[in-house]
Amino acid sequence: MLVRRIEVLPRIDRSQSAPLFDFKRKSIVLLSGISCLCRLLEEGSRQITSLYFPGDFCNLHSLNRTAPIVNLELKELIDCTFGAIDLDFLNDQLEQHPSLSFALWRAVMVEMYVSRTWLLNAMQKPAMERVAHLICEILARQETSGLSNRSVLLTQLDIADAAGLSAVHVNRTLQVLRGIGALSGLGRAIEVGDLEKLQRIAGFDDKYLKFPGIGLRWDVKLQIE
Amino acid sequence: MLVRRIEVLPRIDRSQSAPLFDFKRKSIVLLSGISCLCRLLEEGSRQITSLYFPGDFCNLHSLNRTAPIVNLELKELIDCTFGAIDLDFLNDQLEQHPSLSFALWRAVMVEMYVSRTWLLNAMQKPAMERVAHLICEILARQETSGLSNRSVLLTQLDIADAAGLSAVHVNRTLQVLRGIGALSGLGRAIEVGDLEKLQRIAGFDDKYLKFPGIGLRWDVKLQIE
DNA sequence: CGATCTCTTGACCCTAGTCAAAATTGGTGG
DNA sequence: CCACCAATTTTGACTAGGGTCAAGAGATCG
Repeated sequence: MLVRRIEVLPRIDRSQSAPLFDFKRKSIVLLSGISCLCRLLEEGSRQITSLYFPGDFCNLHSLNRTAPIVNLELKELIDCTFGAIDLDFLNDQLEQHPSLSFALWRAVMVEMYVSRTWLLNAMQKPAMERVAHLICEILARQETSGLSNRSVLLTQLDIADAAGLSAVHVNRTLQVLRGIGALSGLGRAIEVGDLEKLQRIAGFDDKYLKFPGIGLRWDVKLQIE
Repeated sequence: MLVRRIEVLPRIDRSQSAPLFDFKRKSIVLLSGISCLCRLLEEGSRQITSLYFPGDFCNLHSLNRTAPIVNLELKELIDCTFGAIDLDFLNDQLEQHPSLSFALWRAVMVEMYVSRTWLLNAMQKPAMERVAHLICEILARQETSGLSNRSVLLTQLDIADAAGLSAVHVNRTLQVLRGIGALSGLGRAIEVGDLEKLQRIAGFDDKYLKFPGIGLRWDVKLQIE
């Protein structure tokens, strides 16, 4: 599926903390970089609720007027370029191309699925498994987006905010994972040591994010011409 | 919106722990009772990821073949009657009635929204707020479904499984909430003492689950003729 | 070559889990 | 109406995972 008529949005000044976009009339697609949806908490801390990699829709939660008003902000984690698709145009395309509608539904289902997995991990899994699982997910999604599949590009603080843990505890957890060889790399480099071991610790389902369907790759991605 | 052609499913034997339904060809609607989507964990414990009240769709996460395969089970919490809508019929209706499609999208958006709220609560809020918030949500949803808006119909164990807490800790938390008057009732009765106080403790947004839209009531509900 | 992020370490505390036992409640059948 | 059984709720004692605070050590960049 090819989507034309993407208007590339100008680079945003990262320093300003204002919401990046008004979602009402545009569907936002991440073209490069890594972004997230997060809630800002008191004292400058934040909770990340979704991660977005190149090709992902960033505002599926507010794609039409049926959506509840969500108090979340789209933020950049590493330098992003966004594209905007006019909603009227998108609706036209959806009517003309059933496969696009199919893909959009699938994207929504995948986002629900990932969100539910995070919920289960948050409620039931100890920090070690949670961090390992999140790293497995990040690596898998980086790979399907054409980014590194060996090295996590986010900081420990980003991981902490996404996993709902303190940065200090994520750090200690990473040290253990490095100690047993599941991860390698020193300092800010978070690299895979032994992927199978990491996945085993995480209870990471190989099929997680690899759904049967149109193809082997993650079909919810937009293929941008 | 009225939906006809609902096939009421026979009562299921609660004792058997097998999955209630095969979702492939039917959309399942809860007609009466309270059900949930949960993952069964080792040793018979479970984590509830969604609650369903009369009028709710119970398998939005697997409504079409675009959906990933989810390892979750639909369970009864209090005696349920389910209705099944044939998917082919539903698709027909969706094409003929745009407002139905609208409502279905909305239902999906609301489920995502609620799920995200649970995620935020699980990751960031202490037990007291989490329990209070869950009770507020249950009461609001019971009310829109025509059930009691003063008394929680679920057990403390159900609440624990939904909040991701141990039953013991939920019990102690409820005692505190009773002690300060936010809740009342003894033994298994969980009744509202002071709703405003409860909502304040929970950080419960009044507009949570009350979206602007077609009407004041929760529009994602099926109105069954 | 500072200034600023990010990572690392240590000490201490507190929330919530676990285990185990007892008290209540509700329902059932005789 | 009562006795019994199962499911729920309640209590107490103990434990541990993970948070917080604060200081120091590396990185990175202009």
